Amino acid sequence: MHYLYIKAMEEKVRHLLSQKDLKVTRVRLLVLGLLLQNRAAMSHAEISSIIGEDNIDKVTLYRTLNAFVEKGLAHKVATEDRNWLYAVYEENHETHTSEDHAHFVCDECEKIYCFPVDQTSFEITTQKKQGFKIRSREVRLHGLCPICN
Amino acid sequence: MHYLYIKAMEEKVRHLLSQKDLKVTRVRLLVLGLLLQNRAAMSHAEISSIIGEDNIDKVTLYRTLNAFVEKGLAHKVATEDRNWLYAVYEENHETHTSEDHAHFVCDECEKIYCFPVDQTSFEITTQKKQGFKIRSREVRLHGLCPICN
DNA sequence: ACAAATAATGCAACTGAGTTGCAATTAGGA
DNA sequence: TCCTAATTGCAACTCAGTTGCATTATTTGT
Ligand SMILES: [Mn+2]
Ligand SMILES: [Mn+2]
Ligand SMILES: [Zn+2]
Ligand SMILES: [Zn+2]
Repeated sequence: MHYLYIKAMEEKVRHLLSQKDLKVTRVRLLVLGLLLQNRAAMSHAEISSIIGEDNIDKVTLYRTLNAFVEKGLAHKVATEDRNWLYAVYEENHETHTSEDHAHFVCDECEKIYCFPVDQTSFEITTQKKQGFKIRSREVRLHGLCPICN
Repeated sequence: MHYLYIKAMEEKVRHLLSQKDLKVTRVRLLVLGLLLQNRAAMSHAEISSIIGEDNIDKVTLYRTLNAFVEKGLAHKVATEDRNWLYAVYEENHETHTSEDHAHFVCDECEKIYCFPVDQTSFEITTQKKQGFKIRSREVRLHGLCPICN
């Protein structure tokens, strides 16, 4: 399993959890560690199969992921085929911590990556339309990820 | 019910259906007529409740909507809460016929509207990132719709 | 206008991701 | 170490969406 890896970053994960008032548990260490080491966002099914269905109850995993989202440790992205993918907010990833990011969807492997985006330059591209008041923008980029490219 | 309205645009709907090799049936006339008169995209539940659950079987409605999508008469948008909304491709709506459009999500009523977008000016805002090859962009705008504004 | 061929419909049964309730276990502070 | 509240795991449940199939409606050719 991933105990070796998790051992190495365990301190960091422990810190992230306590920082958000989440008790440090076996399940949370496993899941957050896994999310941190994965660059692409992950689904419940994916996480479940990697960690092993015998090692985490499915309900606990749902609740764990929700807890991460509620505490602002992670966020979830709804895919086109209505799956949920989870990604941690983490500065090491070339991702983000803020809301100002786009999602990159690989046409080949269908993985989703978080992506920073220049919000201000984006604003000018979408002008107001009659009656509609635009408050914020959300971008989804499609193409090929580094692995499939 | 909507028979009055549908009677008026019935010819148009019939034409759209046959054009796409779809047989003209009571259910399809009702559903396509309703989609055409609604500016915002609609969910299965919404359509079902407007037309009346006694008037259309839920399975038939699922199959009807799928048929519209497969034949290119309509497209579906997955919402953030993982519902599917359906909207016809229709030039009367200030919407679109092509793929070059954004979706506007009202923060207040949560309705989704199709929206044309200037694709070329958008391209310059998102520059390539190391390894990622961007092929297309998808925009989601959040704000207030004309009704809620 | 009629009949045959083919597609659409409606119903019942099923599927499976996600939820709820609750009792047993565990983390963390006193 | 002990206490309390949070977390976990299991079983039961929910409900949107699917599947199979017998019935019905549409289209096309005569
Ligand atoms: Mn993201
Ligand atoms: Mn649209
Ligand atoms: Zn890829
Ligand atoms: Zn609105």
